[in-house]
Amino acid sequence: MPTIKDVATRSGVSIKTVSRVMNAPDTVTARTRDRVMRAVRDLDFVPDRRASAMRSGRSRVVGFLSDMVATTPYSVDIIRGAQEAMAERGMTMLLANADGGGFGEHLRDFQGFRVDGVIVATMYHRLVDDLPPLDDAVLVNGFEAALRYPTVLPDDWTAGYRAAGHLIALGHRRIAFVTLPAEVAATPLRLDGFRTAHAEARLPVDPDLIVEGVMRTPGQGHDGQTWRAFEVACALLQQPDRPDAIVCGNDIVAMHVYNAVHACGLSIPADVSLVGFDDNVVIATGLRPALTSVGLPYAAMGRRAVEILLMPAPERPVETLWIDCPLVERASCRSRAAP
Amino acid sequence: MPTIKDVATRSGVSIKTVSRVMNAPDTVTARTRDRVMRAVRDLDFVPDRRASAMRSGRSRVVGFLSDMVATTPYSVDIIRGAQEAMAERGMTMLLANADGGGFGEHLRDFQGFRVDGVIVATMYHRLVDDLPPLDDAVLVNGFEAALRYPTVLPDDWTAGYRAAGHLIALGHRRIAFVTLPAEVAATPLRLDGFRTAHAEARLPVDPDLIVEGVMRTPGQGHDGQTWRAFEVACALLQQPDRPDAIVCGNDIVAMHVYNAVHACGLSIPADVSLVGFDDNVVIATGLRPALTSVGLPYAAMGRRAVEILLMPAPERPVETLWIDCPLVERASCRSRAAP
DNA sequence: CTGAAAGCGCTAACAG
DNA sequence: CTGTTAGCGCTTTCAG
Repeated sequence: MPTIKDVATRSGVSIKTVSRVMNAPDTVTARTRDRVMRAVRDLDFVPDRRASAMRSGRSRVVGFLSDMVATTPYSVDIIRGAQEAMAERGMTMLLANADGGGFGEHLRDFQGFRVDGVIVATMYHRLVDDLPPLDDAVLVNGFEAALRYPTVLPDDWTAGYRAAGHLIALGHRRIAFVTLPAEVAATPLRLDGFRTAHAEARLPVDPDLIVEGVMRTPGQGHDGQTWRAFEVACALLQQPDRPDAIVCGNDIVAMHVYNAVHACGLSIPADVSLVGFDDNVVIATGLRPALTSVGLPYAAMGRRAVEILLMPAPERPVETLWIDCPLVERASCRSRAAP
Repeated sequence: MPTIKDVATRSGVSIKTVSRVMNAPDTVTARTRDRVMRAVRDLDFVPDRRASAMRSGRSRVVGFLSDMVATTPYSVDIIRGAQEAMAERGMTMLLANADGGGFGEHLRDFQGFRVDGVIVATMYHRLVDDLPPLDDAVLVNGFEAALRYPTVLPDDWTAGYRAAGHLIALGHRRIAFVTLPAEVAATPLRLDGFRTAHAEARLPVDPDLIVEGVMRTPGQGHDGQTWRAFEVACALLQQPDRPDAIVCGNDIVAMHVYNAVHACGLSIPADVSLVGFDDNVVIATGLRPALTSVGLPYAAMGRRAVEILLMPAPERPVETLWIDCPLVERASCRSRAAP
């Protein structure tokens, strides 16, 4: 692998001039620049970023640490979004995966590279409680109780408000909610938005219509989930005063609820309207009729995190940033005549 | 950030001794080692891997380049598998995403870090034709016509053979195949396995039963796909001599085929048995009845790629490695009495 | 606009 | 078992 020295020799200039051509081409005569660039191409010279980072004190690398979980694979879009934003800025991403907890080890690894900053992402909206103190970090989709770092979170309150509001506007009056586990931060937030939408419309919320569709089974890690959305939805649908709409904790829950609706001999949206969360395109459009869903803008969240991390410290926000979750209308809701 | 010098001063030894403690603890007296380690902890010293890499000539970093595509997010398991294998070996992953083609640019970036090797992964089994010459690379899920590098691929031939064989063993005689686009490398491979299974059982393959369920719409990038599995399956199911089983190009296709079966007033597996590919747990178990599917061992493929890349050159295989795709039985197939 | 010298933090090679 | 010296490839500082 050729070094800056080889390029200097070949183009008959000093190494500093080569360095200048690579980093600040404008400060060099066009003639010299061309000569140097030719040598660069001839030798296929790629500057050693370790050396330049070491000397200049700027790595142009950020560490991305996530708890990639097998069962929620769509949130990798956070990585994609972050990746894109970084590529645009000429930054490179170091990736580590802390599946079974234990952020610390990977964070030290990042430190070894003297990264310019760290992004810690969780694959679902949750509390993070095992983060060591960090120099420069942004959290995405996970948050600390202490809020030590800028944090990018989906606006699940508005998401829940929007899902219920949409259904209420369509004339629905008995709206059920098959939720994610209560431990998922999104759950109480969305529920609160859901309730507020009802309150504003002066509609009661029947507590019997709020049921958990997924249970966390402790001791089995993040993957330990028991899906009972099908059973729970069947029960909901078989009661005399059944709901005319169901909000589903995510698109997968919605998939189970579709099955339940069909198993009960009902149809969507004629008998029940359905709304999901995530706007997982594959599932939402794979379902029939296609599912109306409140999107989780993972890619946008990843981008935002990078933007914040790379801001000059003074103008960087310290608080939590709530990213809007847009409602994507498809065919699973229909308007009901007002009573 | 403290340097090796700070640690040396604090523990009253030379920097070389500190270096030894960090890299080859056994070559140092326990007493000295303890003293040094205490200083390391006190100062929270983390060795600069850029400096050590530069001097030692070994980066302990591998670049992972993928064409992460939004619509096929499950193959991120390749990244997880690779990530795990690397963590076990104390290696760090540099991640780049070449969404719209253009591997070159990212590969140069990797070179800048003097990575020990590069893994190029594609999100579906396909030909890769725009790879610049690389020093040390392993391909996963994508392959070159020239086969310049070791390549890890899913054994789609056996996968197709297995899907058909399973159905044939259950007594099915008219088996349809709703395939992925013909451009996806898996398609012809699986089809060939499918045909061989039929030939071995001395069963004819009705060409009318082989239909494409997804079309590539050129000019729209990797995402430009038109799903017509529903329509195509309906047509299949409505013909007089309808198939008694359907092999689906992947679990998403299967999702659409489920819809078609129901739309035609038929039921699974009473009227038709179904098999998918991918063994995407969320979809396969979200479907009702749960889908029998031939797994794509993405995580294992990622692991293998790392293992091969990190092998000492002499013993490293150069050819293509076909990873086995196990059939995961669920409830979507039933045995049919032999005629 | 260009060059020479110094040094970033670490390890290889060689002494002691 | 431990220390000294040199130098990895680059950028900074300071001269010219």
